[in-house]
Amino acid sequence: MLLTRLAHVSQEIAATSARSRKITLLAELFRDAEADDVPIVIPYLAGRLPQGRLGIGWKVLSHQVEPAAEPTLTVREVDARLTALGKLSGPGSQAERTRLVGELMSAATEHEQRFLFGLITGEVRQGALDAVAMEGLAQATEAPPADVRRAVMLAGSLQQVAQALLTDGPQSLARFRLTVGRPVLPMLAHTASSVSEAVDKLGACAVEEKLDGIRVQVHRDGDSVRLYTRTLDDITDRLPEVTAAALELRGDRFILDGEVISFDSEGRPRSFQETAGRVGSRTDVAKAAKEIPVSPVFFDVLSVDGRDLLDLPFSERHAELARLVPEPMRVRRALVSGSEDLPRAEGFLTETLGRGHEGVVVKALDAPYSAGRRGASWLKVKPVHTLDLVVLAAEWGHGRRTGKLSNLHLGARTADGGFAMLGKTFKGMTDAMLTWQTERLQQLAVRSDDWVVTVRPELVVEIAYDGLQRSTRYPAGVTLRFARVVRYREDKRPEEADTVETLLAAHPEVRP
DNA sequence: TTCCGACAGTGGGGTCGCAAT
DNA sequence: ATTGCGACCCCACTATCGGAA
Repeated sequence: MLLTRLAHVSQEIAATSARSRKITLLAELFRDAEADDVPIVIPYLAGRLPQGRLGIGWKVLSHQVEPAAEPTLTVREVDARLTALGKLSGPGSQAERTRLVGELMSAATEHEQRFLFGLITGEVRQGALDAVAMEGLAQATEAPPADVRRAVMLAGSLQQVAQALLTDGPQSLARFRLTVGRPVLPMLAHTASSVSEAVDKLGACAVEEKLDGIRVQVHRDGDSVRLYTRTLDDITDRLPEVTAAALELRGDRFILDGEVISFDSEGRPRSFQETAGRVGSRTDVAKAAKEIPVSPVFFDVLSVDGRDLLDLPFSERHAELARLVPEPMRVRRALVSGSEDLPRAEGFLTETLGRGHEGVVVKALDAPYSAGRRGASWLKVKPVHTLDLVVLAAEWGHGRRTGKLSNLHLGARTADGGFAMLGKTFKGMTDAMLTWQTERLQQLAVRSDDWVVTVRPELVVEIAYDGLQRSTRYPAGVTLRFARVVRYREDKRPEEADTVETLLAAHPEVRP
């Protein structure tokens, strides 16, 4: 199949807002794909490369190349070139990569270049990714969408399921069963603003501590243990102590879901930055493990001794978990019968925060494990802080925010009467706010280029955030975690904004 | 008819590893 | 030795579509 066909379909998908129409367009294309094209066409139209990331980003792609006049590239040829390019390493590889990208781009028409650019940077912006492609695949093969979805979650990959479906038909879906050693997309949580809101929604529930570490899925089959992240990357080699812990459990075959986190000598959780740095270390694992040892803490079990537990209610899965995993390696929890039991839930949150953890996750006791979904039966609750900060500058947005000032630079007052930038945010604004701030900030502009508009520091904005973290980038030595706009405070003057001093005082555990 | 679940989009900061400088 | 880039951890929030209630 020619690449130009994909580029055109992608453009057509982007041009329609109706999801049903996007699905139909995808289905038509998938039906026409030859067997050998399937493993390429499906991920491409889901906005991803089959080989994952290539080590090519916006920088390399921004070198403009004269486009070809006629579309001649086939998807298989593109795939072969990208595969070769992704394998490069060592001295000179960056230059060679850039050269090969240029060669590929010069064989592509302007239209194809745009499609390839989006594909390689992971920003196709066609309003359809995995979930919509999955629906298109179901329509193309006349398989029940729910069955396709389940197979994809269990395979951890749309591509494998697509290949099976298009070659062997809907009955091939039965092949995709929960298997020890093959990672499953993990269940995710929604956010609730308070414990009472969460308990009201869920009724009988477990309130569990939320640890600020790295999600891990542990597979053990006899002596073999594999560890996977939330996106199913294999991190077994980086965490030998987690493997050792899994081998000590009194079970032979299982899949566990939990969090990896580092505790200090007093048993307090280390900061997310420290845990994440440790989990990210690959070059000298032994040294890293000695300096910052991590522990797994589990909260769910998906499989035991060949039994698939996904569809069991959480209460029964937890009973299995308790049989397999001793207490200190399990997340702390409180059982709550419902709204009348709220004080217990709130007390548990207070205790958990006191132990230095992030918050809690409230889980319905009767819910199955919804792999790959942000199920409404898990609700996380974290304390939210707010500050009144001053807008120092704003950056022009992209995509649907083109032409709008979007990303705000936020400053807190300093002792000398100036402002120290604490970070940026683009979150929390409605379209109306974007329109308003674009107008207002341009009135306050003192300097402006293609990227950023610097303004007089006069506009006060209320910012919600999850906490402070250390920063080498910003002048105060700290930055806000997950900052988002709550509202503009036109009733406040910049002299009334919060100071760096009060911010640091509010978070004594974080030192610049 | 209204409500709500699921998706996609829009990017944030930090850290590590690797290649280039 | 330092710098820049890309990958991958963590993530909040809004708009929109379309099925559920």
